[in-house]
Amino acid sequence: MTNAKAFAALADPTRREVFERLARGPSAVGELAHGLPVSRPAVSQHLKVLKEAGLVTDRPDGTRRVYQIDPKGLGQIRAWLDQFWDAALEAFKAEVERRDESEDSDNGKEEP
Amino acid sequence: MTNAKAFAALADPTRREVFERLARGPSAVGELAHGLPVSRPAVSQHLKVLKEAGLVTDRPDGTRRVYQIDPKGLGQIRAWLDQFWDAALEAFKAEVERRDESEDSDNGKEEP
DNA sequence: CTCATCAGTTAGTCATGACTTACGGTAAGC
DNA sequence: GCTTACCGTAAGTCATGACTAACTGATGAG
Repeated sequence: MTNAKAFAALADPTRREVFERLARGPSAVGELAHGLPVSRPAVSQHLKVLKEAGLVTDRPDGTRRVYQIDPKGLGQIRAWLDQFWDAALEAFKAEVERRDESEDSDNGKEEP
Repeated sequence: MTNAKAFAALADPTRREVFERLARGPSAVGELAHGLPVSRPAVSQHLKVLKEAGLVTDRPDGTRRVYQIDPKGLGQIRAWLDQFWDAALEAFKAEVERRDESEDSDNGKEEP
């Protein structure tokens, strides 16, 4: 699936940090590298991964290159999560009820 | 923060597969391993990671151990994404408008 | 044209983690 | 009691990827 790249991209702490900074506004590579504990080429490589995951877009500006968040990749992850959200809540509720029944036969009563 | 473990956990394809299967209903370790291209201990290790990430819970059932989805970790990721969702859409809209203005001033001609 | 600045790419190193095999531990059945 | 089934853990191997240093490429100013 396409969300594989997005999850793999956001799994790295440095990449999440870059992503969070871009969420506060568009920025160039040098700006991002300044303030991060890694070199500029490292940031450039991270941005490449984020771009291929559909999480950011880039636009040339003279010799600089401005990056910003792309809602596309973000939306894919949200859709994937929402797919399980309802099922997860339902299963969890069923489990709680099952435990209540188990304690019912095991103990005797639960609180009103 | 805490969502770091959840993202790292869902970054692995095998772990996502396990998670998706658990979304279709609770299951034991052996059941999950049967049908996956990895060994049973591998599934056990994956479940440990998912559990530490707050994505699944386990409950003993005789000699078996039944796992199911825990909404907690899922909710953390959703909250983290929603934090950037509005900002991302707004920034993206602003960028589109900026490009429109730029193309407006320069006629719409492209290179051959 | 020349120089300086900004960014992407390559080569190479090093740590992390995904996997298998082998082992130990516990609950149910004979 | 012994045996079987199921699961977690330890040790060890191997691939992936995050990083730096050095190089190449493109744009702007003088």
